[in-house]
Amino acid sequence: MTKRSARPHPRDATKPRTRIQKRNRELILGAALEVFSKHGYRGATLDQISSEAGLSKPNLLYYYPSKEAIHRELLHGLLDTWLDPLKELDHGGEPLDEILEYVQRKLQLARDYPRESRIFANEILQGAPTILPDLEGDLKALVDRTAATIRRWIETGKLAPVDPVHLIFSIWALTQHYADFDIQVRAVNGGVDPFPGAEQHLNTLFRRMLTPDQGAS
Amino acid sequence: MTKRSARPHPRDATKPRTRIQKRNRELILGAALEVFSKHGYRGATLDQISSEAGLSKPNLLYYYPSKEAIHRELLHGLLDTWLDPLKELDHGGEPLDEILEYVQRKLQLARDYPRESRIFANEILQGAPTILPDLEGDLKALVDRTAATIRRWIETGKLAPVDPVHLIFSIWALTQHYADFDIQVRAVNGGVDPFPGAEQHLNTLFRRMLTPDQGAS
DNA sequence: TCATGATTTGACCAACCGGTCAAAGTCACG
DNA sequence: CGTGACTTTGACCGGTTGGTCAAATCATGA
Repeated sequence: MTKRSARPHPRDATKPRTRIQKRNRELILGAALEVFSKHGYRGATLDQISSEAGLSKPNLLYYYPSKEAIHRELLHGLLDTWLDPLKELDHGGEPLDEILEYVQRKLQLARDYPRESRIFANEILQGAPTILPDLEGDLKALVDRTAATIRRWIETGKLAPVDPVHLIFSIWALTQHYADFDIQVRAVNGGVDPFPGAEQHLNTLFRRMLTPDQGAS
Repeated sequence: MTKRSARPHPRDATKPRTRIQKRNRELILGAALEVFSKHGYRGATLDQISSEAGLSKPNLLYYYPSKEAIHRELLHGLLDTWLDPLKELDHGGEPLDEILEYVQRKLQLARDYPRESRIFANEILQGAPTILPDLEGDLKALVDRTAATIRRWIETGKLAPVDPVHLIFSIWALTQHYADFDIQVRAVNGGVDPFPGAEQHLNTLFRRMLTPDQGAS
């Protein structure tokens, strides 16, 4: 009848209690970001992550119950960061400017956080085994909301008619391409940093696509 | 001094000698395509591939010396298929039509061969460990050639001015997105097949982007 | 039919990998 | 300074995986 007591992991999987827990969890997630982004989920090993974090392997498993748990928490944190630029879109702003600014925000995210982008890409490529529910839930809701706004913008004639959902896909595809396929892009680009060119290219691309015809009544 | 003889693999890694070799190599590559595309290189196992191919594991390794060798040969075969649409571009044709047709060919490839696309995406994501030389060689050469033609088209005023290389990146990004991120696309799209919409969307997108201004002198 | 090379496989192995455990060390606070 | 909870780790384990090997089977043509 003594307490089953002292499960190997800190009291709860939820919020960190002590200073040490906070520090080490951050250390682990940082290391996991590096290793998962470089080798993918399957290619990454707990030894690599623990070594990168400066902790022992059993110590990792003291803070997280399994490799999968680390991956899951990392991914959920990422999703928020990744959706932020779309949430910041001002539904009452000037249509063309709002979209062009969104494109630039997303491109900067791809440039500044390529590891996050690659982990996300890897997850989707594998069929989104851990975040499919979030895609079908939060993400779809956010896209539906944004699409409705874009549709309204088109109706008022401030934007050329395009399929709003495919427009959003296009923005994602074009911006993430520079992060996820970085090696290919640089190989073809002769090793030159593609981002300055991309910034200007995407700006003119979307401006031409979305500027309504002048001749309309 | 007897011959070192009877290395476990068929005479050469080059061309198949017998009917059986041809059949089994194709069987293996087909199975590898299925398994690698579903689980990635690291996540795929020889057992899965051999089972999918209907052969025993040692039999696999009779035809290919290692897992990596299978992957390498598969990847090289894919690259050709993948570059074909760009090679078919008629440098003497009508600029806008040629590019729009190229977009459609690439999109159909993404729809009809998503497994090939995903294997390719996975390879690039991991830093192109096996085909980087091909990217820097054949692919870059092909892109440079195409970019030169596009530049000429722009100079003759048949195409709006855009950066040719980034234009090619855009085509790749937009078309492959529908294959590689299929799950995400469908999740957001409410499970609806996105390809019909994509076909029309990309057509209007590139037409608007590339049609030269009418008012030009 | 028989010999020879091509093909196939069951048994096996060493390395790796995710995860466990008991014991030892450390921290904070009364 | 003691004590109970928190943290850390060396040693270990069972399952998986890429790959090997010797022996068996098959195909072919002289």
